[in-house]
Amino acid sequence: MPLQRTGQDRRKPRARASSGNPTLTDVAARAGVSLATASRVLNDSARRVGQDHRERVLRAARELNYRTDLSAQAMARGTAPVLALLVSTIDDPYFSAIAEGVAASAHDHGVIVTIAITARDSARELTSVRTIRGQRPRAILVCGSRIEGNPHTGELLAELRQFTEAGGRALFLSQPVGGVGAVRPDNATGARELGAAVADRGYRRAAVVTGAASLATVAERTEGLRRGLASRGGEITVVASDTFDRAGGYRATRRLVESGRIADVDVLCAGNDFMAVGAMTALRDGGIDPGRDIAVTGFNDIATAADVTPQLTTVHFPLAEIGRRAADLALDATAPHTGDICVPGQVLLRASCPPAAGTRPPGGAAGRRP
Amino acid sequence: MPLQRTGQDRRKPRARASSGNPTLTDVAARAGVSLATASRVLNDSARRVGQDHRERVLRAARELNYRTDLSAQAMARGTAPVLALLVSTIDDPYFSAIAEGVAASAHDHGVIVTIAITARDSARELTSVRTIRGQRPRAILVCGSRIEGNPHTGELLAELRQFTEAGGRALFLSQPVGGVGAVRPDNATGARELGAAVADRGYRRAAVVTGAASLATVAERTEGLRRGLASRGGEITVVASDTFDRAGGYRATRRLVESGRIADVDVLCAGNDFMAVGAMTALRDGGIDPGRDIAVTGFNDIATAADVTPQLTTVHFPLAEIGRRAADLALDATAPHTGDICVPGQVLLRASCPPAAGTRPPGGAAGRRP
DNA sequence: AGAACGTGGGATAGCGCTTTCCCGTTTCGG
DNA sequence: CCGAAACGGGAAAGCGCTATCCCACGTTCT
Repeated sequence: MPLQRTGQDRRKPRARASSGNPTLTDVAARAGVSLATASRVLNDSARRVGQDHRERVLRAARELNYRTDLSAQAMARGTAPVLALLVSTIDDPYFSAIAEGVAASAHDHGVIVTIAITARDSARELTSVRTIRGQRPRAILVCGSRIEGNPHTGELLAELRQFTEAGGRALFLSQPVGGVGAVRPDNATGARELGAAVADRGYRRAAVVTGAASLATVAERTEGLRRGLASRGGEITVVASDTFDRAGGYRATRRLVESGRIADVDVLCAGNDFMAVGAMTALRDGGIDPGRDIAVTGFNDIATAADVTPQLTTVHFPLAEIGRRAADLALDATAPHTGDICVPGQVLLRASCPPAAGTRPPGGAAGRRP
Repeated sequence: MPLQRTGQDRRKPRARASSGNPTLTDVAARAGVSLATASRVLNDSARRVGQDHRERVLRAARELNYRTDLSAQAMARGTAPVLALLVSTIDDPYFSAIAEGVAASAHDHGVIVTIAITARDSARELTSVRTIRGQRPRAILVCGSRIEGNPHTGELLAELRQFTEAGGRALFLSQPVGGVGAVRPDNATGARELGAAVADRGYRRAAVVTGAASLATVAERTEGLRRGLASRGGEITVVASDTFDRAGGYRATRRLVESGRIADVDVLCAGNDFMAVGAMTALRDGGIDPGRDIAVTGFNDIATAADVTPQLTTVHFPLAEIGRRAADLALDATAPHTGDICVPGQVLLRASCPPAAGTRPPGGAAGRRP
């Protein structure tokens, strides 16, 4: 009968090329206390620890320059001090302002921020959520306009749902879908108010230069403008562009100018400030002076809006505030938020939309910085 | 004698309010294979696995919608698929452009990005690095001008050094300090070239409106401008402002105008584009027409630079590219980079700096978008 | 034919931490 | 005074993975 090992035999300890970071065990050893005590001190747990021991642990940790391994902590605790933020791109003042607010809140909550760029690609948005979920974050914030008829929406929702069922918090910083909850700029109302304000300045026929109608944000703003102008007897013509950016604004406006249809409108309402800036350039290239020959409006109030000439009339949203609020909501201990919080914007009438010729100037300049 | 438990007794399994996520054990069980096999399949390890087993594992994982717990994986592997980026603020096109590049590279490397905002506060920068280090990331990228005489620099370097000794990669996206290595815009050369270009357009007396001289970036740009102008017989006057932003540019310029010293210069070189925009506003407020009465230049080529009137002359840097390169370098397996890579910029002469009166126009417009 | 391999699979030590148990001391109330 | 409760400390069981061993089978050499 062959010699049978007992199964309780000793293995050679793994030769892990140890990362070289001091561990809690090192700290405990140096302080001459147990692992448990060291842990309790460093996490100021509910369990009280004697003064001597406390100080020795603290000193040992300082001397070793100990840093808790967050992964290990996450494993033991079952949750990581992480908040994940998904944005279309970070290189856009709209998203970076939101990100700034999110980061501020996370910092206050002692939570780390993980950021994922989705590049306005819903497939990538989905894979990002999947990867991120592996981090077992406390919350996932998804930022970026929802898209109507998006084939990945179902899977995204499933992913988010499974996440929340496992105890995480998910929130959209855009149109809410499938009961997930949202905090977002109130595009509809903002646009309506802008439309009304434009009409009050004497404009009646607006060209709405914007992105693809499948973008929920575009749809909301367009409809808002329509209603706002309609409330004063005005009307809109929609000019959709392929992209929702500066170049898109330029191209669409260019077409409008070249086709001569520009003569039919007295105000050009762009889908966002970038498009407005592009539109103004296209107008000038067509020999039309924005702010004089035609009024122009944007949306969002990016920093540039106040720096271009003429200063751009737009709708301001407290984006950082929105980001902060969303993060606060996601990180706070109370019941998960599943409602739809629409944060109001503020119409900023500036030089690009002066009182129309033949209209009594209502007086009052606005928006000059600093 | 009281009944003595043996010490080998059975404990009640911890009643962890389990996070509810399916684990690899669940997958293995459902597939009817061992944990080891499941792991091998899901990580396509070197060890081959039979076709049957492979498929069953894959199917089980799919059915359970299994997501690897990255913390657990990080623990077992000893390293987390994470890259950390520290920026002063994300709500600034300079940093967000860099962040965009970093994120792109990280995505290509299958690595998650963690972002920390330091709010231009070196104390917070330090604590951020300390926290981040707990994540055991593969690399830490520190972005934001170094500050001369900063009291926290020593500790920051110590932290970074310990990190690299433990196998991590650290890189500055600014001036390198203490042998840490850097990838950054070549401010010095860019500024020198800008100074020379300005001089070539016929300007000789420049006011350099910029931030605190203790900011290394400010010092580099100022010195570059000085040398560039000096090479053509020009000279500079430094006007330092408290802040390195739009408002700082406005205030400093305002003082210059009110004191009358503005009459002594023919070009105003701002420390960055924001300051330049603020400066232009201050000039106008003082009845001086930027681009006509005086030339103005900026630095960085933020999007706004091409949208203001007159279009701003500036130095363009491929910021996203810089971010991407830094991340690539930090994530690539080869030897750690400890050198100082200076990425060149490109002078963009635009309308804010036309050929000076009495100078032969060298011809050629530039920088019109799109 | 027997030994030496090659293969694919399973069992199982950790990874660094938290937290539950358990136990010896004190401190009290009755 | 004595039993009960409070207190502070330590041992150790996991958390969900990875990777190392070990083993049971074929295969392929001599």
